[in-house]
Amino acid sequence: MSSKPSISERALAGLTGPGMAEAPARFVDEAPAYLEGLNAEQREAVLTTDGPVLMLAGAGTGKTRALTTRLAHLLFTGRARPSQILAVTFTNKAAREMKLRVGALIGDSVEGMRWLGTFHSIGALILRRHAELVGLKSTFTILDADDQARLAKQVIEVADLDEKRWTGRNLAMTIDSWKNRGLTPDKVPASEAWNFADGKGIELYAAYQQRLKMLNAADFGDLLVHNLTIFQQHPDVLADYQSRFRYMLVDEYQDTNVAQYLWLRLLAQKHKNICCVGDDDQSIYGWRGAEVENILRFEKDFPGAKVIRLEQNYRSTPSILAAASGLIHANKARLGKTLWTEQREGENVKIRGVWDGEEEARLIGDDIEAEQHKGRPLSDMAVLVRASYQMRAFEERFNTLGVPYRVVGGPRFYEREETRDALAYLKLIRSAEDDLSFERIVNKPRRGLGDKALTTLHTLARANGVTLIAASRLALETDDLHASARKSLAAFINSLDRWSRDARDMPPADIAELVLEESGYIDMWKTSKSAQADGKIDNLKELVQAASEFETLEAYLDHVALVSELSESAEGGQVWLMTLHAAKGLEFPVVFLPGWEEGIFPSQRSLDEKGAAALEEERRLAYVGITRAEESCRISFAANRQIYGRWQSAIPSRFIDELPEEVVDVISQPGLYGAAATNFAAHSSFDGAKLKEDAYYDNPGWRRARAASARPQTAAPLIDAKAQTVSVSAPGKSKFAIGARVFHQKFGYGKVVSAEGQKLTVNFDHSGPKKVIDTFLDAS
DNA sequence: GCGCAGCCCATTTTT
DNA sequence: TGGGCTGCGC
Repeated sequence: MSSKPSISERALAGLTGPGMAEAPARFVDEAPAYLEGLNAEQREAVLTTDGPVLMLAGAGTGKTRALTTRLAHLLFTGRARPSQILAVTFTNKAAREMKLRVGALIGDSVEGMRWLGTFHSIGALILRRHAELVGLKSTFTILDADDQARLAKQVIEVADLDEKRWTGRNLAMTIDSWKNRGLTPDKVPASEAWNFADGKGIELYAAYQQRLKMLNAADFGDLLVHNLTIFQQHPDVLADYQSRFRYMLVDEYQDTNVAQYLWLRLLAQKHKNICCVGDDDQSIYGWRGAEVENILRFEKDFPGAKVIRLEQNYRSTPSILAAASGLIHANKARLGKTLWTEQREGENVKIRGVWDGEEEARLIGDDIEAEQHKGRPLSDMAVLVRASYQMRAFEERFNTLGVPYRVVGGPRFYEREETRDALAYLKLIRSAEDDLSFERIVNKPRRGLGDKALTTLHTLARANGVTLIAASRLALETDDLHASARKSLAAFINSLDRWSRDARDMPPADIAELVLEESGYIDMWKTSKSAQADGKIDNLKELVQAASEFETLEAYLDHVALVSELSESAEGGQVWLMTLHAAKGLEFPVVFLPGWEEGIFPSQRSLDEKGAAALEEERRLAYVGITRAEESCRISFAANRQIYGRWQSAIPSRFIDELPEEVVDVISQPGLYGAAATNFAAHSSFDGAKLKEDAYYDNPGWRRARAASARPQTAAPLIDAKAQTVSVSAPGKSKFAIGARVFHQKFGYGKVVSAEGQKLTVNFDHSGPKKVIDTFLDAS
């Protein structure tokens, strides 16, 4: 990240100078240095500053570069001051990277970009300034998913519902989905009350919001929904922000939900300089409320919008791009892009069918070792799975091989039990209103204050309309509690008071350490026989360490509320293992994509729940997977697999069949397909059930696999055919008319019989009708 | 109030 | 198959 001094100097000069509304002349006459190395579309994306812009950035097309340069350009040319730009991302990581890279261009003045951050962090910032408008105090706490579920559970308890049938987590999810759509309880359509608890859904939602208000708390969804309420009810506040944000930039626009969309629309109304960056083909969070629709109808929402497509890919080989493009072409709901690359060489995408999941893990392990022996660093390779339960097989294999690996995702640092406990102590010290935190740690470590004592306190609190801490003080004056419990509670409350006092003039790390020691919390784990205890103690130390980077306890806790990751220790020398979702935005030279079987990927459960739309989303997920690969992409499927301890057989994923044959090598295992039926019967745990051979073979994936094993593996690489890459998508028109004679590198001469966009069916003289993509053909 | 045995269930999860 | 929760027995 080296910044070019000359540019930084210019930036600072420009930024500090008065009257910076006009662009300095030198930028008009000659292209500024920061545009160097950008391709034509990236440049356009940078220079089209005014009016709505949709930057459709395909995978690996240098999106971040275009986007950060655009920000720098706005600042350099004096179009906006750092504080007049709103730049939103979804993840803290993306925000951090953007800030870093803009900083490299413009220097220290990036610190003035106060409105660069995640939707939630900016929402929180705005909400703190106007909290009283929605009945909160500016010191409100932010609840995470776990708190949310616990609060929802309490609401269900109070409503006296069957808690087995209606869980807190379910209610929290229902409420979340309403919030994702920007709906406050009064706006939820009455018919949707039935989404939960036999018509009580909306009531419960309202009760939940009421509880939040009492706790002076907001959940993640509220950070945006409260913003919307404020904007709608207080036009003066909205107008203020509308004027302030002269330019807006939104990353990963395809992942926005309705609430975020409304928020953006409201804020963009005045200047209308909104630039949304995204890729409809990489929208994979529909199940969390993301609406691909938002990006698909951008041009309607913002009339006069300019759409700029970044299509030159700098990441992958032609075959990988062709495979990904061919696959995604099967989707209907998309804007359509044509990715291409200047790269010419590259191996085909490899597809391997194996007997079972164990073998799959073994072969991938072997491949990884082979690559390693060729000198490839382990961290250049990644195994990407659909769901985390698929990871275990690989972890086991890597462990036996002694291959170091690293799992991304999983329980996040700030969501772990011990971290949350420790934070609950700190939150309670900061704010005595935090009943959820009180409940969490009042008996951790054990203080003899269990369910019974807690119920007593709850009753007292409710009767007097006070917090649990206040109720505790009352209880100490009465004999509602057993003498032993009372004694213990008194000591606990005493400690809390003392820590609160100490907290006033101690740095956060010292308070954290003190509290963890004095409360006996650390000791609880030190004396624990649990196998995880050591890890937990380490985590607690890390937490104290993390706190030392903050000046105040408030600053630290606010940071923690919105950030789930501790800054990652970048260790090389490990294979990556993660879900496809977690891999979005990353890239690796070698990518393994196991488990491409019907039912697993696409996931049967998704399909059952949401049907065709889900299938498209699964396909986008597959697209994301393939496009992570720079040099080598290896897909595999297993005929049999143990899932939840039960053997199941599966047919290859339909996605395999959607990959263009030209760029794919199928590595079949001798005997697997030919003898499949008999083998299957012999090994099957199905009690001798005879397989219907026809049904077994009659699916495209197996047909292809079998065809491939029959065909000699000459593997004549189709470098010329795929050289200029590649595929094609949505309603484009083919350059070949129906009936035209064409030539294909692999299949020879033929005649076009039908066309669907750029996907043609060609009747080849020698091999009969096949579906091929326009770009693989030459006129004959 | 605590601990353990048996039971149930099982995606993806930016904040 | 294994992790998390509940309910029972102490």
